[in-house]
Amino acid sequence: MKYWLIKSEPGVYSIDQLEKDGFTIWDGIRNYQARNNLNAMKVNDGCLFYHSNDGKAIVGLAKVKKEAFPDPGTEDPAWMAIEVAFEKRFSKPVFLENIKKEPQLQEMVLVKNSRLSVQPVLPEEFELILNMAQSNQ
DNA sequence: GCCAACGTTGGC
DNA sequence: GCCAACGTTGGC
Repeated sequence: MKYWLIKSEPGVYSIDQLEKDGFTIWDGIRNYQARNNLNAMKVNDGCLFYHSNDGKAIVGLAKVKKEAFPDPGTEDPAWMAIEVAFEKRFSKPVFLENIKKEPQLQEMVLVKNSRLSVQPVLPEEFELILNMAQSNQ
């Protein structure tokens, strides 16, 4: 079981929308590093759901529902998509600002390479984020 | 709205 | 194969 972080601009697709939909296709990825991460995802892997630009916080959890398949949005076989299912929404988001203040999270890809839209997360990072979401009240 | 960081493209 | 130019992302 691996852990990931997936990014979305809330104006494009938010955690609220995912909660309503139950699950969604995660497509439109046009970056090889992100694509490679999509390919490595397995059913039931945990995904932190991050709101970029507007929000700048991890707002909830999703899990991988369907493993990589060709992105239906393009003819180019290089690009893949997955499906993710809604898991939970944090009552209080874990803000990027606070992640940057946490010494144990300095190595997160989110901190080091903010542009990568699908990124791996270490189990201990994942746990710590969950703890922060709970103690954040 | 600006700009730094990163990725991609294309001329040589 | 190098690198300048350009486009995009996303934090600030």
